Amino acid sequence: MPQELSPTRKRIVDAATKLFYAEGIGRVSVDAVAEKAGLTKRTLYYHFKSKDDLIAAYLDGRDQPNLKQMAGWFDAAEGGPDRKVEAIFTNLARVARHPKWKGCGFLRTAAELAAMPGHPAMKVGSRHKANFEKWLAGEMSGRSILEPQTLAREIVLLMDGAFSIMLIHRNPDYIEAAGHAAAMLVRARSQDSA
Amino acid sequence: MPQELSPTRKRIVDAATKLFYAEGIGRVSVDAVAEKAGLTKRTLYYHFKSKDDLIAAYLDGRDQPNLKQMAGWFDAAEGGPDRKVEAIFTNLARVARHPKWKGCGFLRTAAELAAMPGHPAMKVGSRHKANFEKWLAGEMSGRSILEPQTLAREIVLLMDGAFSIMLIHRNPDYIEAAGHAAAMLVRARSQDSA
DNA sequence: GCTTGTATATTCACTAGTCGGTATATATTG
DNA sequence: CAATATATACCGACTAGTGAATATACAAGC
Repeated sequence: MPQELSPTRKRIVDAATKLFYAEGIGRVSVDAVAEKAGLTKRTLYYHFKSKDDLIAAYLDGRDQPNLKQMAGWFDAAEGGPDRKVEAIFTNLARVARHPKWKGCGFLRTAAELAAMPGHPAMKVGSRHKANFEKWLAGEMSGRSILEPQTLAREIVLLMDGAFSIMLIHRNPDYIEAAGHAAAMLVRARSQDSA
Repeated sequence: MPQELSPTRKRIVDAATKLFYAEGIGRVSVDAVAEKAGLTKRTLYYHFKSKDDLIAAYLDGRDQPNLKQMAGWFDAAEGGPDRKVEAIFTNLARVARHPKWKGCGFLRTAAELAAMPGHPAMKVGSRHKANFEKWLAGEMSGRSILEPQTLAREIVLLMDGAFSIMLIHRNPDYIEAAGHAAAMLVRARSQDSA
């Protein structure tokens, strides 16, 4: 599904990514994206048939890097699966302290497009979140954990809750609290603990 | 903090509430709110000094009704605190099935205003979420539960995660899953269960 | 090695409409 | 008269998207 990226197309998506994430898709004009990419709006419309398509391309471009980031934190952490899961949250809390952090681009886009459930970007976002949940369930099921799918879904709920609440309170403690709760749920389903 | 509501002011806020929740604050023009309220834009600007203020008034008007809704579901449920907490989620899953349901207005507004942390509506939203967490902690601490504040925060995380994920997948199962996880966390901290 | 043809890629200038906000005038009411 | 509340009409800036011309690259024909 990820389109082939001509150099120009990549420049446009890169510019859109910076602006859409920083300001929100609704507050960024196509003109602004074109200017940031260093080309005219007409050229942008040669490569994308509409702003909606550009939004979808923006999210599509974040799918794999995002998953790799999470998997990297998970893999790098020492200890059992509870510690590895908690490490994801700890790292999220760290990056969330940066002033440029503005939450999860997928969730914020979904919030802006809530009235348009069939929007192409919504499908991309839904697939991304499903991919993450699936990856997490796979990691859990490889580590002697009961009900790995249920657990993965609960961890996803805590993580997306942390993203959302952090946006409203701007307090990383919520991400840490989510991490502790997630680790607790992992331990509750670890067969070794019985 | 809730402003006195003249009849005209109330009509404006009612119209804004319907439109902002249905479409998102960024996609609704002040003209549209005025038309829905049955008056001119100039009159609207007589009662509100800016659109930003109107957005804040919209959220402020949802604070108490929202809390009462949650408390009503909690109080009406039979059984222990785990069942009462889970009842909130069950009721949320029910209303979320309605096609007009578009998630949590506070979270969606926060997502749209992520680049403006000092926006007046952000403060209203933050206070609302804090009120809910505080109420929940109070209910928990009155029922022989360990670490009621921590538990309340975890439940809030699961609930806001459910709101967000539901918007992206449009699948109420996530809300039910969050409810089960919340009930499990309540039981894990119930002193009676020891 | 030229020239011509063709597809790709880009630009300028523009449309028709919307945005938040306001200047000014006028009712209504005590 | 004075305060409150409403309406008409408008502003400059910005919006997504497009028409028409043009530049660039590269291949085929001679």
